[in-house]
Amino acid sequence: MSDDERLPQPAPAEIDLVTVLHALGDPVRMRLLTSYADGAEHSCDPRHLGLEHLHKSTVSHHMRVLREAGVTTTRVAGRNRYVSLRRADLDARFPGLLDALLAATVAPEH
Amino acid sequence: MSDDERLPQPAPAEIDLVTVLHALGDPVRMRLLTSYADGAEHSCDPRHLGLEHLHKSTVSHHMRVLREAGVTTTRVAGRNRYVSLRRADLDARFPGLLDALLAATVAPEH
DNA sequence: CGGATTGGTGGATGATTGTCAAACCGTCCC
DNA sequence: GGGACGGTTTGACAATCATCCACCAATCCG
Repeated sequence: MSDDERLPQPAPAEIDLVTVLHALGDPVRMRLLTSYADGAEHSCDPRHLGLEHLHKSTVSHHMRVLREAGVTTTRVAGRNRYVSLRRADLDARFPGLLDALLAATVAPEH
Repeated sequence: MSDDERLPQPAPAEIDLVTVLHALGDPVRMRLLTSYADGAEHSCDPRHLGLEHLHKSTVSHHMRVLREAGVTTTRVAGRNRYVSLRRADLDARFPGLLDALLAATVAPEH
């Protein structure tokens, strides 16, 4: 599985904070982030992500934004793509940021 | 000075994470955030903020976005407006987020 | 092979956004 | 009163963006 290809993504040092924030400043992509928070790999099927109301090409677009911002990585295996969080890279570059973000999303008090 | 008026801003419980991230997903507004990180009040003059290249109405627009997202508060005193971070409100609602963001902006290694 | 599955590409469209310029508004002060 | 000062509002414009749709590409399987 380590010889699978990965879709283009920025090197760890190239991950830009403003770009990451811009990527996460969207409800759909924030939703994806919380789905990826378990650290597991996820397919791209909108139905597996609570995004049934969105066209698959729209979801594809959002996943590209996340990947190009350096938030996620995509492994290609056959006709499937497995998306997962770049937690180590993000934690190294922006210590505490991911934890704070994920903690904030599960405090929906209002 | 405590009887000065404040420009409209969301209540602490109404501050939305995605809205905050969207507000900070812009280089100019992120620059403003770092300027406000000292906790002090700042005037709106672009020349005091390293934004000499921007029109004052543009800066005014960015400050409005930050305020309406709940990131900053603006006190009106005579013909001056004093902008400052809503650090307590943000820390209460999104613990660790502001610290992580500000720490990340001062690690420009590459 | 041929069909089904998984997902991406490209175009179109309407909405949002960043910027500037000009006009405006309240306040301070001469 | 009448400038000058600090900032906001409005309008315009180009760029970006989120979304859908139709089509395409690669892979797997019978």
